[in-house]
Amino acid sequence: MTDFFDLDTPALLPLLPDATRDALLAAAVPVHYRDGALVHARGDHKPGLSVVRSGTVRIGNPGSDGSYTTTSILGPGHCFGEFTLFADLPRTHDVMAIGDVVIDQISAPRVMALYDADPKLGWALLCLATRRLHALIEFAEDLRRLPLPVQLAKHLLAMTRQHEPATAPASVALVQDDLASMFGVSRVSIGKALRRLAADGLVEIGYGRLTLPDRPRLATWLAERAVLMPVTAGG
Amino acid sequence: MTDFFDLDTPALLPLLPDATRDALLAAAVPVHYRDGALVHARGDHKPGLSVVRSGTVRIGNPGSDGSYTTTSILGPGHCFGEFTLFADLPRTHDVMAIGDVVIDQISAPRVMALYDADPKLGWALLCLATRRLHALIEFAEDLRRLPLPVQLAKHLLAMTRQHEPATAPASVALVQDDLASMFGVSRVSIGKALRRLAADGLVEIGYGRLTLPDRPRLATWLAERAVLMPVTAGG
DNA sequence: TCGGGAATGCAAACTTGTTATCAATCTGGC
DNA sequence: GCCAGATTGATAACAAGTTTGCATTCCCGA
Repeated sequence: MTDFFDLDTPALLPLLPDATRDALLAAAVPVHYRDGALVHARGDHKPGLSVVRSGTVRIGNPGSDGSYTTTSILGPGHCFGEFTLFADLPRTHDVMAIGDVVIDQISAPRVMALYDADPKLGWALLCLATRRLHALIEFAEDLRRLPLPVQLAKHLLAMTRQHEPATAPASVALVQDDLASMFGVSRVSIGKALRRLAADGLVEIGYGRLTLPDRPRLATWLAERAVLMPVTAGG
Repeated sequence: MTDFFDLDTPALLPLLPDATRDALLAAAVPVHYRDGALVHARGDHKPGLSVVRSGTVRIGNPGSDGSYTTTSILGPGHCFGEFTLFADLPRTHDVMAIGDVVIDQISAPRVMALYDADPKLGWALLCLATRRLHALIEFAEDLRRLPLPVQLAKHLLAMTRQHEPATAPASVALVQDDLASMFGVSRVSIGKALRRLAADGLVEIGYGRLTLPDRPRLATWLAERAVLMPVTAGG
């Protein structure tokens, strides 16, 4: 599993032409981190772009009340750190290694030089930021409008979108606690929501694993419950 | 009042050097819209960038259940339409004129030409998208973690940030129904939250108007209730 | 100045999610 | 095979928000 909560957003590297990607990686310093190591901490001031070379990282923040909110989980090819470059902000989130990971670290001056030299980099970053923004707006709207089981179903479906063939059952390795921290709700609620979906045969609950036995049916079920008016083609 | 729910995000025009801004506006076609007119509709396919010249627009979406969610309200200098340019998406939101407005419409090919000709445009758009992304992430986290009165207080404070002097009372023309649609809650809840804040003397509830009599005190009150660990300087 | 529409206040019954605690079940390693 | 720890299920008391319906208050224009 590469990443399961990236809101279906594309990675940076595939968006880059070969030459641009090579230049970017040539400017990078690969750094190893062990499981649980902190790649960046909220509040850090060192700006730069980071690209996941191998492994997975968790982006999130602990609350002062002991809770923890996972914002995103990123796999190979995904990048983070744009805020420190373009929004002139300190690190806004903790970034923690899940298992052993290698991160390509590119310092701010080097990113700037590449940006000036090759407009394709800026273009890709713009595409990425825009798609993330869009995904996040949708997520925020879902958060406000959809009941938990529907949100949950939507994301489970998104997580398995790349599983082929699309009509085959798909399963993800996921612990209910993790789901809870992603949605910012308690495990109890996640459990209830899952059991409601399971009662309709839409998911099968395993031990540390969820299975979607019939994704087309789940998609139909979801479409019936979407709150947004369907987008009418035309223009 | 220019805009009151832009999540404290800067406008596009002030981010541009004079030359870039002039080139952008030279490529634009100004279009008038009357109060309530639809500037874009969700699902429209015509790509392009729009810049508010005068007046205010509401970005949002109606739900199939009759509800309406306001995503943002933008004033002069702010832009929208990046999704159609960089994420290759149809319009994701309705854009409606609040009062009479003038919008500078710039077609996709013209934006592309400007992007290639002047890296400053891409830079500004990247800054903008990044800041919006950051603001939205924070908003989404608040949505999940903060009780409604705290969220409300935070946004009222943000809405009045540009009112000078910062220690003076500030008031915004706002109807509770609008607040409800912004936060995706019912008017009843907004009313309750407001009355709770009013009980502490943090806001004064008027008819179609809210007043913050002591913003420094409100800021202190908020800081005590922030969930995120304070950002520790350093790095 | 007074009437009507807009905006706000209030109450009751309901739904959903929370915390806390404990029981049941699964899995991997010895 | 079996046990310890991890994971899930279940329950109860509680908190927050929703919907519905109606009362009240405020402003503005005739």
